[in-house]
Amino acid sequence: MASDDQPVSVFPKPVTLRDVAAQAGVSVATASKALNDQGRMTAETRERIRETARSLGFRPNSLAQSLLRRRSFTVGLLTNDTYGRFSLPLMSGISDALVDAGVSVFLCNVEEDPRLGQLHVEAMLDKRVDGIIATGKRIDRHLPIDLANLRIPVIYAFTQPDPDAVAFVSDDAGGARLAVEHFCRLGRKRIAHVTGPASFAVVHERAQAYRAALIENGLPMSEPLLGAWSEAWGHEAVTILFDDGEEKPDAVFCGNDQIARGVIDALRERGLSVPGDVGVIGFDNWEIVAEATRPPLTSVDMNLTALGREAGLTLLSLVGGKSAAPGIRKLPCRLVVRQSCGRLPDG
Amino acid sequence: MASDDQPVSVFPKPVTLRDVAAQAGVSVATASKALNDQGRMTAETRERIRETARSLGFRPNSLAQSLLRRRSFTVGLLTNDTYGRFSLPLMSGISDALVDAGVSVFLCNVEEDPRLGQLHVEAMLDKRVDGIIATGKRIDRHLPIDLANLRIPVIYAFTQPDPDAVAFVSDDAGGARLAVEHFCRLGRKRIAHVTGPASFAVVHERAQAYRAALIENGLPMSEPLLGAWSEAWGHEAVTILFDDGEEKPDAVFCGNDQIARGVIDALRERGLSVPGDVGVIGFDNWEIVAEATRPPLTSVDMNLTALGREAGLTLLSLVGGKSAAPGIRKLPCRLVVRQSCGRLPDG
DNA sequence: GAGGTAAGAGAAAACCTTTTCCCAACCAAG
DNA sequence: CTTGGTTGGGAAAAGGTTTTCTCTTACCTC
Repeated sequence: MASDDQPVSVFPKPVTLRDVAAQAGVSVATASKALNDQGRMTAETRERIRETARSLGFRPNSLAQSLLRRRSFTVGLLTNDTYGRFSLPLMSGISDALVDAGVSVFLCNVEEDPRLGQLHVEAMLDKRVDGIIATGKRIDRHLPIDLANLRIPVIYAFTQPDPDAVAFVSDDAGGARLAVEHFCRLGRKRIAHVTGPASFAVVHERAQAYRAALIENGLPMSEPLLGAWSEAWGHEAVTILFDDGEEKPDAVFCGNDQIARGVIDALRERGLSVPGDVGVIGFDNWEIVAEATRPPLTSVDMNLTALGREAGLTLLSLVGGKSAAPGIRKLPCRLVVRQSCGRLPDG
Repeated sequence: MASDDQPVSVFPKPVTLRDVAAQAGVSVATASKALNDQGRMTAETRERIRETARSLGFRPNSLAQSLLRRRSFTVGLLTNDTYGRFSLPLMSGISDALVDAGVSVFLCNVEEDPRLGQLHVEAMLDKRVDGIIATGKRIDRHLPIDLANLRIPVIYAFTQPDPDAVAFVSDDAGGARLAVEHFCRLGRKRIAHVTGPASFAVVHERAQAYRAALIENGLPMSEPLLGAWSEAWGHEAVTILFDDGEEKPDAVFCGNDQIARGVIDALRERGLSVPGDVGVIGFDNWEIVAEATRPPLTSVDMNLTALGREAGLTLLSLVGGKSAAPGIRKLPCRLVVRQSCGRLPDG
């Protein structure tokens, strides 16, 4: 081998504005102005420069532009949701809102590790991201990093913010109400609620709304059953609900789709028909689960993609120098109707 | 309101090297050298500058560094796996491999949309990413973009590359063999295989390895059952396997965890015990499914995080100017043993 | 004390683009 | 012929950092 301490790159140097200018026989200043529709020059000069740029495949170096404009057209998405069940739909909405503005998204999973979080945040700050969106896998937990006083705009999505931050979360109470009211419209009378552990804020929020909706609709009260976010708990809850002597429910509103799946399976094993004897509604609308239950599961969708889009747009306007009122904005959920509730009495 | 056409930013200007130099009473050149352990100066000068930088909270502007070094310390991850089932573990490995080198990752979901793909790729190219990793939701499909001749290194992970690209994929044949051999060790004799549709390359690859492993171990041949990647198909396949007159299987190797779940549920409904009467192994080790089956599912894990780490490290060395032999590298799977197979005869 | 060397530090170029300011040339009017 | 205005285009600074080169001192040796 010849001198291999000087690695020969197979990748050609990108063409710069200087190359374009030289080729077109003008100065870089003129070339820049031609391409950006700035300054004054004859139409033919402008077109000649443009044509040269096109033929050379010139693309402006974003780094140089960013340095000058003090904007990197880059934002960071911080999460600790390893499986992406919540953060990916969010990411999809964010990306959707930003891609047309030419903004790319750094995704950083910080797990629960403050050191990792620090590392990622510093890397992003050094790269001069225009802003940061923080998310997580549950609303009532902070990421293991402090994002206040960061010199750049920060938006929280689907996670609890510092008191006077800008945040977007789903309206879980509204979602619960949606479920109960759907059952009401279908004529269900005894609606049970099986949900997750008491340590989750959303459990209480939804349970509260569930109770309120029962009262409003003049339905008999029934205490929510708190347990785990698992199929197993759904199973167990059915035993509790249907084994004791009281009147049996004809509808179960579940805190997530996995619980709902457990409930549906347990009901079938007891010979109860869904939706014939009992209607079931889940929460999260996690399609992979909701579509695999038999029958397919009606579920409350938190509209995370829309939430992400809102967060992205708001961050964009914040970056643009506008201000946004601090506080929590709750975005409505929607009910995705499948076959686990039956249909309206009159078509 | 005062003049609000001049938005007053609440975000202070970052401190620059120039600020540090001024404060320390030296030139920017000296300041730079002090902080980078370059050049010659008295230890006390160096320390004084460092101390100044620390106290001012100086962090070098990555954009300026990147411009100069022609490296952005940034890579792109391109995917069309909306739910992130495969791309997120991959991402996690990639990020893990790169974060210590100070490299951040742009995540771009291009769906199946060539226009979107083009948009994202151009945005990343303009931002001078050091390299790109392409992935997807199935190995035998391209992303809807051409990444050849891109002026930067490209690595494929868990997706089919252009012929002479660098790629990492899981060793699906090895994974299938792992499953069959585990059944063998447990003394299972009649091993069935229920898998996905014929349109997937991995279906054939695994089926092939399954047949070969049966022969090697002197077990009776049995044709793989091809269907869908769904629980419903798992259910249906059990009917096919156990309803006809032939000898019944005592083990089922499934093409993914959802099929396995369908199989397990169907077996239970028939009164067959898992693992007592029939052992079941899944594929993907998708924990959310594998741990919810009753009993919990033994499953083949494709080690996607490790795969991502390899891909990340290789990209890093490619970016560093080293070359990598083109071709496909297959990384081994591993078997995650839970309770759906029973235990070895002698402890 | 002369000549040489090494140390310490700064000036300037480079990376690439944008933008402000300026200059030269041309034209028309007085 | 002068004045004033317009038009086409370039020079230069800015953005923040790194690196090479150069310069000035101080020290050492003979």
